[in-house]
Amino acid sequence: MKNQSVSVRIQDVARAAGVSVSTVSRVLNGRDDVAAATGQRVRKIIDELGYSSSLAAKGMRSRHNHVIGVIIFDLSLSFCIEVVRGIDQMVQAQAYDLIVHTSNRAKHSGDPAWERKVVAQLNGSIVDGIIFVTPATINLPTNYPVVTIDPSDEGAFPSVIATNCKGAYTAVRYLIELGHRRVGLIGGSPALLSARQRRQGYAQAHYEAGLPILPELYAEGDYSYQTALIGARQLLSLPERPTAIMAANDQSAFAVMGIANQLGIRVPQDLSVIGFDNTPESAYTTPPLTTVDQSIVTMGSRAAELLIQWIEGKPVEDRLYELPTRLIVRASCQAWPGHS
Amino acid sequence: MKNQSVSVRIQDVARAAGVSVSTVSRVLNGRDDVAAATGQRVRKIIDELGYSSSLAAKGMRSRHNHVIGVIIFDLSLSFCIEVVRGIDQMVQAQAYDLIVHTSNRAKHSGDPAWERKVVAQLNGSIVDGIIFVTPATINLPTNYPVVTIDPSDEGAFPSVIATNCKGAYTAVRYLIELGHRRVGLIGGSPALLSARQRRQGYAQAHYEAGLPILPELYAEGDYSYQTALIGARQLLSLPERPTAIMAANDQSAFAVMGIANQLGIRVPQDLSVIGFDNTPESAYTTPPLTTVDQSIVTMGSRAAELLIQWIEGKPVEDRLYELPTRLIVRASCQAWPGHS
DNA sequence: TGAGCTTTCGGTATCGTTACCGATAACGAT
DNA sequence: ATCGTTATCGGTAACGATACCGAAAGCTCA
Repeated sequence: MKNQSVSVRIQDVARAAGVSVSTVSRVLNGRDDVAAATGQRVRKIIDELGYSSSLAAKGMRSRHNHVIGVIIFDLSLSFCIEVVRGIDQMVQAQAYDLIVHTSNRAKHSGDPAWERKVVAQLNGSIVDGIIFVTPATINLPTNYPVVTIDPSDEGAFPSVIATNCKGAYTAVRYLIELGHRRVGLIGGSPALLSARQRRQGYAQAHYEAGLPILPELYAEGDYSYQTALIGARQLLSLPERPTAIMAANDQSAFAVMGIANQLGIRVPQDLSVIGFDNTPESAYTTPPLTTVDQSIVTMGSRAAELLIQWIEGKPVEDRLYELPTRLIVRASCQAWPGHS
Repeated sequence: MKNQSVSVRIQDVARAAGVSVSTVSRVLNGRDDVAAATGQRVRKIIDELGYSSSLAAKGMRSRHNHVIGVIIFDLSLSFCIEVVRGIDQMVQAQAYDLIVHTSNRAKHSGDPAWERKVVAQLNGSIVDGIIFVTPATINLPTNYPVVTIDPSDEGAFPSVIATNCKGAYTAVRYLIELGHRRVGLIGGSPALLSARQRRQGYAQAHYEAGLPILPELYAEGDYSYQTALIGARQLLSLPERPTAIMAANDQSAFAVMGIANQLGIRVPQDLSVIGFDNTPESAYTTPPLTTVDQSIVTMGSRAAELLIQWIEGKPVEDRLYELPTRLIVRASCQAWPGHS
């Protein structure tokens, strides 16, 4: 009664099968130096006992668990969720397992080395590589397999990002071509490269069309619905309100449509709204949202693909891997008949 | 150059601080038998090196990591995401860390012992307890801290679930009181207790009102948008179509509204739609969705709370922990003027 | 028949950490 | 001055798995 561990250990399997732990280990890892009959017997016991080797012990010794880790800071952003979904797809396809780690925000707040600590916690022992989905400057030794998504800066790691500038540019040009001259922008947090790029695209379209950029038409957000509500109310309460609003992401666009609805402003007749992301919901709002597709899921898959490549020894360049964006025209924008 | 481990080990900290690994371990775990000066010195080194102890090694020895695990099968269901969000909240509040594990579906398919295997992988060594968010019969030794959410059956574990039957009953009675006599149902997978309970509530409301239950008004779904599209099209293409549809979850209700829109059926004038979940999006569809609130986030928090209780030695009963539901009346339902 | 090779397996060291035991020094009390 | 007590630390053995080495048995071939 000394050993009342709830889980079965390799030792128990070995005893039950009448072989050594080494042999069980060999069976587990599919080595070919096991007699067929022995292998079968061991496998049968494994199934009967519902045994599976402990990730921790296995990883500590072998440093290869076929598991990749995802560090995520904010589970409430649907962007993050979609990314994880994409990662999951690739991971499943490549027969890896996935571990998503939400680190204690309070515990790490203000710690400049938190990324290194998180990596140390999971490194080698549990996961073979890590994808960061978090708006933070990553500060790490560069020789450990790490890929970032939608980073805060162009850094020393492979990063997956969309062609944000171009996407926003296309969207705003589309609005301008529809005749809009007062185009509002609800931006994302400037801490994120993607938000800065999208604002740049907005500016570039204005610049090319010879239109001024009006500071009162900009509201800073953070890609969240809540914050965008505030920005939307602000822009739509302006004495001379914008005829179109480009939201930095779909979530923000939904907020704009919600506020417009509240204020009795009709979309698209009185206000054109354009989003960014092409989240699944965007097709089913009323009216369906015109938006810039950046296939977030693909970003996740791509990141996972790069990481697995790296893990398996193939070289991966430290640079921005850009994924294309494209304008999805639905029904939330309309030509502006005014002084065009 | 023999030891080119990327991460710092406790040994490195010990050497740098001029103490033994035991002492560093004591500092790490906040023991009081360390001199103040030594503690400070060690802590400084730890910060400088960005050291954090490996979850795997630590857990293997001490069997208490302050980490809880969540096993999730399908990341594409927003229900699951919301649950995880709730778990995360509680976990953060109690200063635990969270690990979400998506196990390889292909690898486990058809394995009757997969839950035991997953637990074995994570058990003790990495996490202190596990929350299952997966529609599966859980088959486990009962002495390991496990809580399930929205289980397939009332089993031998603490499980968190909503008052589904009552919620669905209330919703359908509301429709009947509005004058509807042909109420369609897009159900969830019968493998889930919640889906069976909701269908039961639907039946009960009909029974109490003396209305027959028409088999052609039932379409089986699985809580997913995609599948619900099929069911919705089926119900709305009926020669004598329902005047109201109760969807087993919001996601399915969105599908109904989408199809109705496609077919030129106006909601709520021509068709009342009611959902279940009260997901954030449901308030912002057009029209805003009338639905049954089951505060999924709270379900997650409650599950985490129970699990942590269990882990910390307080007793937790093996039973269904029911969370209340309530009808949220918005604008997707209307009185049916017909032969009432 | 024996040398040499292959197949199959067991024993031992080890991964990074904590638990446990015991050693040392400092200090107060008698 | 001696002893007991306390504060502080180091050494060693695990945790559960895999890597590596080498042993035993079976086979081939001269």
